[in-house]
Amino acid sequence: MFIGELAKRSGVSTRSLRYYEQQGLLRPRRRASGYREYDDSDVATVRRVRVLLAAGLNTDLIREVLPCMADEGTILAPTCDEMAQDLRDERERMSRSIEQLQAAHAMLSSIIHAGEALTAGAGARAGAGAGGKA
Amino acid sequence: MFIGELAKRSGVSTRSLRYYEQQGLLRPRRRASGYREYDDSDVATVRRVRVLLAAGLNTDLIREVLPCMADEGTILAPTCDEMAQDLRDERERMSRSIEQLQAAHAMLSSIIHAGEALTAGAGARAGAGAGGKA
DNA sequence: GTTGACTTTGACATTGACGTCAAGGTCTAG
DNA sequence: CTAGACCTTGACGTCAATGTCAAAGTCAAC
Repeated sequence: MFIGELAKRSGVSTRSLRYYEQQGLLRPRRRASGYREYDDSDVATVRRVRVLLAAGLNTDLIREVLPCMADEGTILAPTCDEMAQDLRDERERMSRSIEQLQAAHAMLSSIIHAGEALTAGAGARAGAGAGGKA
Repeated sequence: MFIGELAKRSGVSTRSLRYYEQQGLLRPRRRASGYREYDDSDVATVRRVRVLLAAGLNTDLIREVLPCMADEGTILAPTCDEMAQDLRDERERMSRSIEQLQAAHAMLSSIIHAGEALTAGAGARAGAGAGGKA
């Protein structure tokens, strides 16, 4: 498939797909015309890239770990020890990020809940659902 | 205290503290000389800002929610309905972020574990701890 | 009052993952 | 073979929080 179809299938802009290639995350074949040609497995690859990017990994590290996730469920070992350490570091960073997010989530929940309590008292239109007077 | 001390106490650069003020997150008094003067509660405020920034909120929204977190544990209701909706949206976004992070965390764990299994078999020097042959 | 650390404003630089525009070549249905 | 949708590279713009540098004023200790 061409880049436009991959964009639709993966939900990622063509600009991003070209950027991923530039960063070495994708290696599409090329037609004589220069057109990029992708195959079905690239859809999954792009999805993995998105997950890792969303998790805060940079493209350098993603480029290294992608080969370890060849197929669905197939996991390979890191290709070198240095990378293994990077992965552990990154995983640790993620754990902290999750904690931070949960802390922030709790903050917002407190405020939102305070607001809902007010709204429930005044307008009685808020779908408070679960959660009494925490 | 002056900006340098707040920077030390909060672990945030003076550059950032000035930026936070510019964004309306801090409102230090000013001496006749122009020097910013902060008080102890600002240390906690800066910490809250860091948590929310780390969670992906932008300074615009943080500026709005900060007044809802006056003291330690004191939570006030949102100051307007529109903001309440923004908070819910943001909280939802956070939930998704947490899920993404957990997914990525699982990915890395799989790879790391595959590597540790190899290392344990070859060199038997990895402190594998818990986890046999999942 | 002098020194040296600290502060002020202002402005430009950086980072990373993109958006966007331009000028041109390619594909394919009809 | 032509229209029009799609693709190419290249370059510059963006956003958000910070780094960094410069020139100048301030504080506090001695």
